[in-house]
Amino acid sequence: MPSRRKPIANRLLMSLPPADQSRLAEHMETVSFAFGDVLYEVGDRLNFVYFPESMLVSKSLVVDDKLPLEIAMVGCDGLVGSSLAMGMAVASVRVSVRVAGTAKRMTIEQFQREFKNSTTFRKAVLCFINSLMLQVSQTAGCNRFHVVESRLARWLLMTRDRVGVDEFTLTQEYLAQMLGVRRVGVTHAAQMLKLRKLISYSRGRLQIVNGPGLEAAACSCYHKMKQAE
Amino acid sequence: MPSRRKPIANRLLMSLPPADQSRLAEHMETVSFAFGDVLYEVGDRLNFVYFPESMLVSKSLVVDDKLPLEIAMVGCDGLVGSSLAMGMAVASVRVSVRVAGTAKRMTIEQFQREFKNSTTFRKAVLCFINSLMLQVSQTAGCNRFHVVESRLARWLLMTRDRVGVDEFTLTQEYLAQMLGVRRVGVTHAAQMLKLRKLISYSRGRLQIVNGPGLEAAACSCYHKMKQAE
DNA sequence: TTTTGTCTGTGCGATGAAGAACATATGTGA
DNA sequence: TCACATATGTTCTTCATCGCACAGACAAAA
Repeated sequence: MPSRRKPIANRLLMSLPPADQSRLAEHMETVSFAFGDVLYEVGDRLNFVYFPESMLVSKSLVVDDKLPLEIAMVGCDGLVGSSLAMGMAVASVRVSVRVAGTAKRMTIEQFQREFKNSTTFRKAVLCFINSLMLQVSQTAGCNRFHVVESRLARWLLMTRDRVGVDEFTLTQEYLAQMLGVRRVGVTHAAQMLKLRKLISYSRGRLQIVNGPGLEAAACSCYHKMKQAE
Repeated sequence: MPSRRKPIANRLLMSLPPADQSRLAEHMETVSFAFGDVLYEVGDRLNFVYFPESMLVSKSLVVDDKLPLEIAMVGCDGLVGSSLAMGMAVASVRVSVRVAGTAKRMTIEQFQREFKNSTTFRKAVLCFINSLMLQVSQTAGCNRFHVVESRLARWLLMTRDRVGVDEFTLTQEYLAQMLGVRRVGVTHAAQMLKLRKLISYSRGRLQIVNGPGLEAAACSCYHKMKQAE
């Protein structure tokens, strides 16, 4: 078992005024997901909007016959299904669970009603969409310019920041998909970080040993994305 | 002089009901920009929202000390300053003019008022933000997986589709920045396309000679982005 | 304990692009 | 018409990553 963590609430929901929160609560239910679960496949019709709590999901893009490439991660700071706010009821990217946990969910009808009627809710959602846009943009630049090792460091840190623990379940195979590189590429990058005593890992469990050191090893994108939140 | 083209209106504005259009028209003025003009630098406070007509702009990201990398292009199908709709009054990417032309502009106060009060306007803006998100995402994947030659082909086609002409002013140096590669990389890719009689160019003028052929040479991203519009 | 499947590590050669320095065109203005 | 700035083309070395094949290492199941 990983180190215990305190219950995590969805920060977007928590930022709303009490009136909104209680009204929304009536229409939401808590669901939990396991690692690897797919919330939406490309082309799926959206039926729920999810507000991750302890769960962390990955939005990824399928290009040609290649394995998917992560373009954004969404945790307790956001929501899944924001394209509904923009009038798009079909998923255009793949959304899969990266760290098991819970989320609150709401039907799309309720979401659209709230988005239309509640100014505060609308603002919160739009604000999230903005930060999502920044994350996707920055990831695009990062994938273009930075080497695997720095990107791996960034990715681990971003994950840590969202789930609040230093240790997670993930294989190099999986990491390779996230970063859009070969597994061997991850092996090398991870070895370097391990040599520098920044992380440790074995058989599907990875731990951040030296957070500040890892931050130094990460590319500038990590800091940019952090302050953009 | 490039081949004449018919006057282009902003499609986002044109899609609005007449009532909206005439009300908005009162508060807008036409401005024109030259190639290379910068509408917004990163960190600039937004003061106007622009609706490109014949103008085409490029949104680009500055990573580290590298030259900027284009993450999206916006022409008569969209607007510049959409982050205002999401409560963000500061530019987070660079917006520069890629093809000279005209645009309509509106003050941010007016934009916010309209966005708040007009459902149709709001929907149109949100719909554009959604397609912008898709464009940025797809560009991210494209930059990761595809070779320079295909990306160059895609880029030329996307430009053509937005400005409605087959010939534009641009140097290889400039193209290199857009694609985030060296100028020499563009030289090679362009030579290949020229050899295949798909394009022709000399000293800052480039022409698409064989559109369908170029479409075949472009990566799948071109088609994906086209249908996502 | 043995087997099996999964995860991680190693060693090639090939390749696309980076980085840098230099060479050749071509249009513009003096 | 000549000089200069700008645009394009060439060449060479270095490097990160790819693609592929295979080897070791460990955990859980048989």
